[in-house]
Amino acid sequence: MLPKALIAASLKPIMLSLLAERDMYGYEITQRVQTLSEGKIRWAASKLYPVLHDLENRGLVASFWQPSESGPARKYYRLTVKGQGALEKTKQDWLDLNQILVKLWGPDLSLAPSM
Amino acid sequence: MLPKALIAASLKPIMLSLLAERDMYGYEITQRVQTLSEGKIRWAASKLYPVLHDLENRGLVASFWQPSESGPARKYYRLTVKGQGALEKTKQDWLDLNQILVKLWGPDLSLAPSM
DNA sequence: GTGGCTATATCAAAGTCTGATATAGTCTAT
DNA sequence: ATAGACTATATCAGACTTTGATATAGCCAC
Repeated sequence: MLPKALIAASLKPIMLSLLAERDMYGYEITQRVQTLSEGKIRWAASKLYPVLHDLENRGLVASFWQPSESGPARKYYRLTVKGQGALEKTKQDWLDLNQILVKLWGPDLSLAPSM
Repeated sequence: MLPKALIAASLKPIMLSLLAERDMYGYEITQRVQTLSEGKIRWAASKLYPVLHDLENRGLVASFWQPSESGPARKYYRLTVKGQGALEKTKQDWLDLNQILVKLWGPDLSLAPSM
């Protein structure tokens, strides 16, 4: 597991990025982020839903219910145009911070995918 | 200014990195991080000192007073061997998170220094 | 009809953060 | 001599944020 502060900092960037790929429902998001991070990040429901509701209140995502073939109904979230803008802003903030860390750690900390 | 969550996440990594370069006193650290980040990060005294004291309590830094030629005495902080270990751990956490973001954003977000 | 999984949601208690404030030494200008 | 600006460390109460526990409920297998 990553430290709390890193998980908090990456919450919105990752959530917006996942929704940029496709519409997803809450529970699906928690599973996906766990797989994607190889268990390094886990989002409990009590962390996820307040953020989703906040994003919705701010117009960055829209939601709609959809029945499931196997289980309770699902509430899907879709990134709005405004949300796409917020994602770009978020990416830029992350790059700004990485530039600061590069000054301290050098460029060896490549963001290129590992082999 | 970077968002609060990113500033919080980078606080300890940056602080340990600065102290790895050389011994510094609190006020100097606040000035240095502001310059280094081109104003994107500002640490108020009320943010800085609780963290420094916590790092000291956990044995990651040691402190000693030194008179100043021009002003009040300064309390210098020095990274301990244990603190160097913590810095390495912190760097690795950051890289782990960057790897996750690379999966979402692609490798174009190079960490190489800008021209 | 119990247990496990899926699925959304809330809340109170715990934990964290930070603007305001206190203290104090040096320097410059008046 | 003293007011204002800057340097320097430090604390704290009130504000803010986080999260484990809990509630509700549908589906499936035994």
